[in-house]
Amino acid sequence: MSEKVVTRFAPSPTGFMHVGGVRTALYAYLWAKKNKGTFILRIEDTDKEREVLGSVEHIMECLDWLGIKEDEGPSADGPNGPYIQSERLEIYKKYAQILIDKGLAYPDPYTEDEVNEFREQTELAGKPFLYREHRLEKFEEWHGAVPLRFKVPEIKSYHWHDVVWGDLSAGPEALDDFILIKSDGYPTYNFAHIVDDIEMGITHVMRGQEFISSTPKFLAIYEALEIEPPAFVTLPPIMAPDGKKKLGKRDGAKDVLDYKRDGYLPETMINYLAMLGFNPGGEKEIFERDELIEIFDLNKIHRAGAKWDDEKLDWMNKEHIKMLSTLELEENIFKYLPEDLWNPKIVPLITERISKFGDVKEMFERGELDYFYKTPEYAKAKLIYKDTAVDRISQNLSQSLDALSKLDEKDFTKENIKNSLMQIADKLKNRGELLHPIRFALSGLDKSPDPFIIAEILGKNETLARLQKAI
RNA sequence: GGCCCUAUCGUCUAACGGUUAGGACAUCGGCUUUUCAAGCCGGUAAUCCGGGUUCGAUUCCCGGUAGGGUCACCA
Repeated sequence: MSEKVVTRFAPSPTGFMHVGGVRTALYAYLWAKKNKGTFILRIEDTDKEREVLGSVEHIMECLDWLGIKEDEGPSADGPNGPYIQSERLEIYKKYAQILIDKGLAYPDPYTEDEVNEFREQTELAGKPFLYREHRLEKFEEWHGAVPLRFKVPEIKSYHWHDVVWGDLSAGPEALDDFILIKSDGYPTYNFAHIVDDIEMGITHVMRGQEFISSTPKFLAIYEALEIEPPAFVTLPPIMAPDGKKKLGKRDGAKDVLDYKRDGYLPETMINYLAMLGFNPGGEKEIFERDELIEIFDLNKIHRAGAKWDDEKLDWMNKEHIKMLSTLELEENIFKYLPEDLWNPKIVPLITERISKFGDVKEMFERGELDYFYKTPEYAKAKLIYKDTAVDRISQNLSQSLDALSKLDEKDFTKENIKNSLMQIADKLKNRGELLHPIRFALSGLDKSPDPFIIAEILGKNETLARLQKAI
């Protein structure tokens, strides 16, 4: 195949995007980029009833967040525009006319109710319904107020090749006279996407396996138009984590932007999504964008569906967080914190205990970060130390206070603090009798990061003040 | 129900007919340590069932079972 690769992502604006849609976009994007081809975004808004206002903006925001950048689309003009189907109606009419002229398209003589009646009757008889069995001998001329149907030129089986699934076939019963243009003047998906794919020079069509059974329809249209179909690349479904259903909006599939709000990195989403339905072989599984483009291979796309796993996503996000620079960490973490806590020194402490940046907000809301900017209350002290000798503990704290006050302001580092406190602690039979109270004095918490680091972050004055107060 | 498709640890997966069936997540245990988190080391755990083909099947073929998809003036 020497022609230039052109792929497209063609969502319909019927609500928010979920991970399944994004993965389709990603695969089309990766394949185009790998081949230095073109990735087109096309909006398929031919169903005016299901259309949801704002969906297009939402789709573009998702793709933008993930860095899946289209070469051509509604907001990136190119030679193949317009990129919104409702603005291409004349083009569909032109193709429809070609079919009419060939005698392969005709106006539906029945009302919707009549067709439904046919359908009910045949189903009642236990037979599969085929519209073409009710087709009239002679066609009226089409004036546009009724649906335009495709006339199946030849009742036959279809055999075709799918890049992922291999050789596929379907019997004659899979093909029927289907609607090309609806009575409202908009084309159906079955017709519009083919016209667009032809006009835009699409070479590879990525889409979910729900379209496999309608492939004979597509092939029949290509045949009727005497045009070679593109390569079909059918993607496996993403399954819901519980149960075995395809992950859809009804099964709790989240809005992709929820992952953004929760503080997942776009790099993680791309990495995870790429590996859900594709595997390059080998044992590496953390990949950056450029690496994904490099390794992506249509022959290694899976056929069976894979379940969505939030835990693995969290793990992968941690791995990507580890790859961030100090500056990037600060940006991401401070976004979720009040200005009082914009202290670069607490960043490493937070980083090692989150899997996504939204966790920072929760830590803050649970009060786990209060001690960095508020003097703790020691109300719980009696609860914690009720069985231990309170006198001995305050004695130990006093000793610590003395030792630390001897440290110079500029030497007030975690190493020095540790050294001087450990000298005291080692003399006790139980280090915990000093170290735990210190932690508590500084943080007001039972569980916290290393108290020496906390002391360094608080600084000498605050540290001493808190020890004093605790005593 | 008809048609199409899929099947390896709980989960994601690797193994172009010959491997002690490998890795990752999760889980369990240990180490480290002042607690938590992190980190390091290790353990448990899989070829859906039944027939073939073959010297030899996770791998190829057939059947069963289970699961998915689809049968619209939706995409």
